[in-house]
Amino acid sequence: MEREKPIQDCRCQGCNFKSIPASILNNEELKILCNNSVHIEFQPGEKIIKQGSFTTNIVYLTQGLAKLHMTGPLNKDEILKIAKSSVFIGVPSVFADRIFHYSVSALTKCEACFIDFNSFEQLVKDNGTFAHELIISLSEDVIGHFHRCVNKTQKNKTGYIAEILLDFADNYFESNDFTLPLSRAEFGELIGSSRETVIRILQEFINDGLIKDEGKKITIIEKEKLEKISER
DNA sequence: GCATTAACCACAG
DNA sequence: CTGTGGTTAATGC
Repeated sequence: MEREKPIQDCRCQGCNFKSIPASILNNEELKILCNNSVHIEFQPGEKIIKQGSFTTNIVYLTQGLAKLHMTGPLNKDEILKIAKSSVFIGVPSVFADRIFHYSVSALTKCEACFIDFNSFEQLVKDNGTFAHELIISLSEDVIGHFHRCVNKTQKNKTGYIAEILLDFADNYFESNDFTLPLSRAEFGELIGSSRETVIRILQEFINDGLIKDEGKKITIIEKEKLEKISER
């Protein structure tokens, strides 16, 4: 027999990182979520999800940055996206065939909730508004992937690297001054290129005075010029 | 043809 | 892990 926690003890209810879909759940529904999930921490580099593994969990990233990466034909890793909390990760894999189609690794210290799929699915079936919000966030995600796909292949490497730097500044760190959470090799995997190309292009940007780079600390100096470059 | 872009390799710190 | 230089192949003008 499952022990019911009193509503005051519901961790999900007071969660400051509640997803937009979860924010519309009522207390009873949040209790279901709470009683069927666990919340755990990950160190940088730790794998949160392994490609190919079977799953009955919906994963929700409450803290940190993580990379979604897929191993392609012969051991070449490709970063599909950098996920920033708070987001669901791997939802399509669970709904489709319960096999994770890509890995997820922590780039910074991360925290994530693992939610039992059956309970989650029940909420989706029972609460149309919740389902609607979930569809919206999944749709935005798909559109983001399509845009990335086109930009990655059509822009030249210089343009795409500029775009990524601006993306970090505007959408991930909300500052022109940030610490890259990636090694040069990972940056290469993110743009579908080699680490050498990344090094050379970043060096060009530094020489042209567009950015400053101390180790992993990036400062964007000439944002307008970088924006111009990112269009090519 | 010649220039540009970027991958691959080797090697050094 | 990061940075450099040389070489090579593809593509564009």
